[in-house]
Amino acid sequence: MRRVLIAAFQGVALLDVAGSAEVFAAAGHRLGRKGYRVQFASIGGGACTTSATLRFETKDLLALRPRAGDTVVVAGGAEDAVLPALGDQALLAWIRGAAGRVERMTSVCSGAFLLAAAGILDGRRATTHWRGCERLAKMYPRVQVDPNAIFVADGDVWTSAGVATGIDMALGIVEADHGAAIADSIAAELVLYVRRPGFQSQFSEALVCQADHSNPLGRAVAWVRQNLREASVETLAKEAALSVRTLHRRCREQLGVTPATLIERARVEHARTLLATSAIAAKALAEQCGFGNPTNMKRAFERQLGMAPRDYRLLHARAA
DNA sequence: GAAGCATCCCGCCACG
DNA sequence: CACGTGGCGGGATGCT
Repeated sequence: MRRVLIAAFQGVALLDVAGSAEVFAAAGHRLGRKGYRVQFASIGGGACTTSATLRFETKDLLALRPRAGDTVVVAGGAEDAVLPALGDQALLAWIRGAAGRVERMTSVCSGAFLLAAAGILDGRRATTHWRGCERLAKMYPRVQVDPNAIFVADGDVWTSAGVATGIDMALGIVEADHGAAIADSIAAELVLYVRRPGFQSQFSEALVCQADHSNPLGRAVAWVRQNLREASVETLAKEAALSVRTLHRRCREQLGVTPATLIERARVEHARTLLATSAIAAKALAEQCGFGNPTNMKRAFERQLGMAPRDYRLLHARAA
């Protein structure tokens, strides 16, 4: 039986801990002896109070010897909770020591900062909450931050984006250990809407955040969403009052995508909403989302979601 | 599916 | 000299 050690601290985000724990626990029930045993731990042990005020018991992390078959999940939380944890040398030392021994090290949300501080993300691809990606990249330049992924697996180190994506990552781990069929059945057991692959983007969240009107790029993003038909790299540059070259740079820095991708994602984003909530025909829908024609829309969907608009609608349309 | 055309991307470099 | 900017070129990608 594999062991899952969930490392927490005071003020940890409840869902960071609960989401992955629930998946591994469900897999444990399903698989029996070959499954997982979940243990919660923190420095010093005892009661841990979460962001949502729920308290839970933890073992003393320092008393737990990391072993070959273990998966360590380092949870995250809001800044005021993570900062003290970042300064906790005992915690960082434990993480560092565990990294060489266990089967895999993982983080949820801002837990990635703890992995990075312990040095185990150096030279690896990783992700964290969209709000923290830029900061993670600045604080730890040796980490290759992917601001778009929901979760990233680089060798035996897995990192996941936001709170709820810990669930997606845990399902990905179960899949790696036991196959897709088991992972799918657990997703069904937990009544998850869809099981999302790691490469699916946290882009819409980033878009919403960047629509901050004090930021020139934010205004441009807002403009794209209002003018899907006219949007192109050139018109966007004009709108943002930037040269094409600089627009390109700003987009990469602040959103992690190129301008053309930004526009395409905004189009797919809007199309998804329409597909799921309306019966508008493909031709008209493609037109009003700025794809021009259904063929281009299909191509964009295949690129971003790995499925055709038609399939997306079948999967997501609700009987109103 | 192929071919020609348009757009985009990004290293490079001159400029302020 | 360091730094941000933006034009250029041509290879890559996407569209018709």
